[in-house]
Amino acid sequence: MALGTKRAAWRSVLFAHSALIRIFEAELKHECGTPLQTYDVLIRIWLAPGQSMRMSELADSAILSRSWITRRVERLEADGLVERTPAGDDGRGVSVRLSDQGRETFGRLERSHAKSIDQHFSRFMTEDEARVLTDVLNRVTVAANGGLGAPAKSPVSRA
Amino acid sequence: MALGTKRAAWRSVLFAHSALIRIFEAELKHECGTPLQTYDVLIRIWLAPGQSMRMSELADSAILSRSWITRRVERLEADGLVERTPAGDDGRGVSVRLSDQGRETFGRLERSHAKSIDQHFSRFMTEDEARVLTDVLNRVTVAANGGLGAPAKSPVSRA
DNA sequence: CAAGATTGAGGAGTCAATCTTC
DNA sequence: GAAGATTGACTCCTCAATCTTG
Repeated sequence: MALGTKRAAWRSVLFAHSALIRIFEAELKHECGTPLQTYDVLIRIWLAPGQSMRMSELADSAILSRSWITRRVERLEADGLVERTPAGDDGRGVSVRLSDQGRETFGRLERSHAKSIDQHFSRFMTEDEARVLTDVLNRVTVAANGGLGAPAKSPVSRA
Repeated sequence: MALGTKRAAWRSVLFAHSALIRIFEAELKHECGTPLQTYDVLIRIWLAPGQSMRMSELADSAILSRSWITRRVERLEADGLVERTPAGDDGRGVSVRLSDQGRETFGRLERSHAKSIDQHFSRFMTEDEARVLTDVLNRVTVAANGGLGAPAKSPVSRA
């Protein structure tokens, strides 16, 4: 079966994503004893202005359900990596920020994960190729989400 | 924080994958009432020589656990999409192949999903760009797995 | 009553142990 | 005793309902 150049490109995204996530997960767990998900949440908070985010922002940026983020943050708080401050200007909102330990942990995770990315991803492309990947995939993502970090409430236009 | 060109490329893979999977999942469910996972398993069997696979081959190609594939195939069999023939040349093995209904269902899923890919992915790149994506990502995947469809038993070299 | 967040029930996936056949 | 496959116990995630505040 011939799938066509572009269809093949999508399959290569699928395969590369799957293979790399497995490796990154295993390496992070091996070196730091931490699942990739933890890193994923921490880096989102770390990148946020003031290193603080509302639960809903966090959920939206992770493109995952609200309830998921509640449970995950609960766990991170129990591990002492983040703090939930029940306040903000809005009495309903809950802000999450990194604790001192969380910042320190994030540093270790970041170093380990950056090394993994270099070793299993970056090595295999030129700067130009990397730019093509970024350009094309960002185009796709923007069209899909109506913006990079901000997925539409309803991901499917006609659903 | 500046992450570097290649690191940015990896993040764009992450975002595009996440956004597209969501959309493809929603569209397939909307048009055919079927989750993407079902399509994923069916296409693997459909692409296999003789449109038949061993459970373990299926698990390896999906890069997922053996127990997962057992449960999933159970469900597909209950839905009448595949048949499990307890035989083969090896008495321990179990072969899975598409039923007539499975082939018919796969046809519908394939048409719907191909349309989704065109609409949300292929449109946004030139043939040349698609080739760059495929080349780079296949390089990465081959290095990660030691081959395209055949992940190593132990995904992390030093684990 | 709309938005932010949480909770409970249920489905889906993983790990380790088991059973069967080579 | 090793490989193929399955099962059981457990964790993780999602959906829908709920609680709370604007």
